[in-house]
Formats: sequence, C-alpha cells, structure tokens
Amino acid sequence: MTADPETTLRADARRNRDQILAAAKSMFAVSGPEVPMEEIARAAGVGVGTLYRRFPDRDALVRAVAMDNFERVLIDARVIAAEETSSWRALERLLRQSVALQLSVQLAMVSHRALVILKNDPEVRRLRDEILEVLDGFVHGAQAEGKLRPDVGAGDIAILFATLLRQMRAKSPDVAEMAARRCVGIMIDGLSARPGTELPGRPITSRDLDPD
Amino acid sequence: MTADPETTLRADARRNRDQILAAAKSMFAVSGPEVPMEEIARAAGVGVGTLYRRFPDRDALVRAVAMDNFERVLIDARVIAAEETSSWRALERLLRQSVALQLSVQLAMVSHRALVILKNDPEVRRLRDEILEVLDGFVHGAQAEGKLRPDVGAGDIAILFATLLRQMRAKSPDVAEMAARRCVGIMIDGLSARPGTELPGRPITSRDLDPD
DNA sequence: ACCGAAGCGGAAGGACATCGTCCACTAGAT
DNA sequence: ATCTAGTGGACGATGTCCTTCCGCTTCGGT
Repeated sequence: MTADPETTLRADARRNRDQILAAAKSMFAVSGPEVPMEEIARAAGVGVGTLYRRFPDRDALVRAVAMDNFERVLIDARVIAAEETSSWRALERLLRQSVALQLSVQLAMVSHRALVILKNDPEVRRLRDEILEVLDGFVHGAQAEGKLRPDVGAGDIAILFATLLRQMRAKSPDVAEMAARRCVGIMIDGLSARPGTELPGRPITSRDLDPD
Repeated sequence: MTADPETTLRADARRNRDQILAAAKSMFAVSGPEVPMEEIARAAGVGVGTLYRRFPDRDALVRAVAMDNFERVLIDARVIAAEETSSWRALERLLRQSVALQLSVQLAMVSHRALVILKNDPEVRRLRDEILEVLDGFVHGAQAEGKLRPDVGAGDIAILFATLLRQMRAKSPDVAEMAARRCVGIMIDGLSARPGTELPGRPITSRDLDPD
C-alpha cells in the first residue's frame, strides 16, 4: 500500500501539490497538455524541481489533472441529478454550467498524446464510464419527457460538446465524419427560428470578429 | 510588377507548386499549421529544397494556402447565392457543404501563429471582408424570411462554426466568453425536441465513443 | 529553541526536432 | 544540343523542452 499523498505530505508540500494541480489544469485548458513543464511550475509559483518530485513526468501530471476533473464532473452531475426533477433541465444545466465538464472533455480531446495516456488508465476509464452512465440517464429521461430530440444519443451530445471545444477524434474516420455531419445538423436546427431559449448577451456581429 | 507564378513558371515547376499547395492544405487541416516542412514536402512528392524555393518560409506557405482557401470560399458562396432563391437555404448550404469554408476557418483559428500571419496580410483581409459581406447578406435575408432566429449575427455564425471546428479566439476574453455561452445556447436549442431537420446517419451512442 | 529530515528552486547538461541552406545533378525549353 | 531553371535531400545551426542534481530553506516534533 502506497502512502496517500493527501495525508503523508508535509503541510507546505501538500499546498504546493494543490497549486501545481490547479495551475496545470488551467494551463492545459488554455494551451493544451503539452505546455512546457516550466511554465506550469511558474504559474504554480514553484520551481520545476518541485513539480518533478511530485509528478515524476508529464504523463503523471496529465493523469492527475484528468482524474481531478473527472471527479468533479461526476460530483456536479450527481448534485444536478439530485436537485433537478426534469432530466432535460438536468442535461441542460450540466452542459451549461459544468466548467469541470468542459475542462475534462477538452483535456481528453485536445491532443492525441493526452488521449492515449487517459485511454490506458483503468481508473480514468472507470470514472469516465460512471459519468457516461449518468449522462445516459439524463438523455433517456429527457427523451421520455419529450424535451430532447429522440434521434440523439449520449455520444452525440458528448461529441457535440467536445467538438464545440476542440477537435474531433473518433473510433474510425467514418464515425468521425458522421459525427461532424450530425453536429452541424444539430447546430443548424439550433439556429433555425423556432421558439427557443433566449441567448445571453447581444448578437455578435461580424464587426466583433475584427482582429485588432 | 512581380512576375506571376501562374504564368512564369516552367511546366513541371508549376505542377510541383500546385502539389505543394494541395499537400500543405491537407496537412494543415489534419495537423495544424505547424507541421514540419519536410512532411509537407514528402506529401507533395518533392524535396524540401523545392518547397523552400517556392515559398521562402513557412509564413509564406501559410499565407498562400489561406488565400487559396478563401478564394474558394468566395467562389462557393457566390455560386450558392446565384443558385438559391432562399437566403436560409443558401446559408444552410454554405455551412453544410463548403469544405473550403471549413478549411479556411480552421486554418485561421487553429494557431495563434497563423492568426497573426493572416491578420496582418491586407490581401487576406480583403478577401475575408468580401466573404463576410456575402455571409451578412445571407443572414439578413434568412432573417427577413423568418427562417433564421433574429437574435444572431453573421459573427455568431462564424464563431459557432469556427468553434465547432477548433478553439475560440476573439477580440477580448469577454467577447470570447459571451460567444462560448451563445454557442452552447444555440446548440441546446438545436438539440431540444422541436420539428427540425432529420439528422444523417444513426444516433451516436456512448458505445461509439469507446476508444479501441 | 533546536535539529533532523523533508522539501525547495533553478542552473545546467543532454536529447531531440525542425529550420533553411547549399550544391551536385536532372530535365524542360528552344 | 545546349543552356538554364529546377530539383532533392544531407547537413550544420538553432532552439526548445525534459529531467537531474545539489546546496539551501522550511517544517514540525521534542
């Protein structure tokens, strides 16, 4: 039995470890999981040495960040499941509010490297499956309520969401291509004028895109 | 007046140049605009030397690819504008079918580097503005037809589309954040069960996401 | 207050990847 | 036939990032 870092570490070391994790999480989100270790260390306010003592290599760090994110998603999802009575509302809320969800999805989708790391980690997979299970529940529930179009699955939503954040990666090129088509289809439906949710903010015009 | 590469080049050189451009385009699309020059050369079936003689450095190549993509988008858009009588149909068709549009948007959004290169190129900007003008026409037209929700602008659509393909980049963090919110909102509307377009293929389930 | 051990930072060495040049050779054009 | 534009790819230069190492600092128990 390996000693648990949560309890074994000296107080300051524990603090540093948390800071590193937090810094890595936000750096990964902004710049992808290949940011120089030194930048992560700097952002965490520690030296590279400290970073390396805590996480022997980049893979370990990526894994730790992913675990942390996934855990939070699961917590979010369960809280939402407990609080909302409508599955559609739950789904909507999860997609809209869960920063953790965005971060996890992003991390997993951004780089091939990260994907491989996470794919082969049984703990991560277990968490992932638990999350998908909850999501599946939301999806089926929302469809039973007649709120969610019946022709989508949890995978659609995961992909749509993931794609929205970054690029697509799927089992086969065929699935990826189909997924892309479906995403576009959904967006188009989202765009077409039918009574829907009001969008926040104001319309973004082409002027807003001007690079300056 | 610099001699035009289209007419001045020897036949084989011309052919090679085209192959390089095509190869670069697809490599950029797959791996981003920072792929090693050698890989591009290999994909084009030429040596690195040839690549470098034709395009003095990476920036020149990126610019050339972007120009080519943008030009095609404009052509696509104008063909569509001429053929479709409904602006909504035109918009829909442009978003769905224009591979060139996807490629351009992607290239411009993928890396900060590419963005800077293109931002400062007057020719690219001019083309971009022409495209946005056509897009604006579609948007306003489709809204007048009552087919497109009135609370979106061409910018929304550009961002939504761009985001769908890769990550977001905007004037300010504020705009970026708002844009992200709005994209999600649109997608949610696209997802909610109201009579919409039928999605192609079959629902993608969480099983389809399994990494193997 | 003291001390041993745990922890820290960041300079430095090393592995690796990509760039872009250069020149001997090939093959269109006239 | 010949001249010259064009070609390929090895190679030295450059830069980036990883990881180790060790002298110094801080914690925490007594």
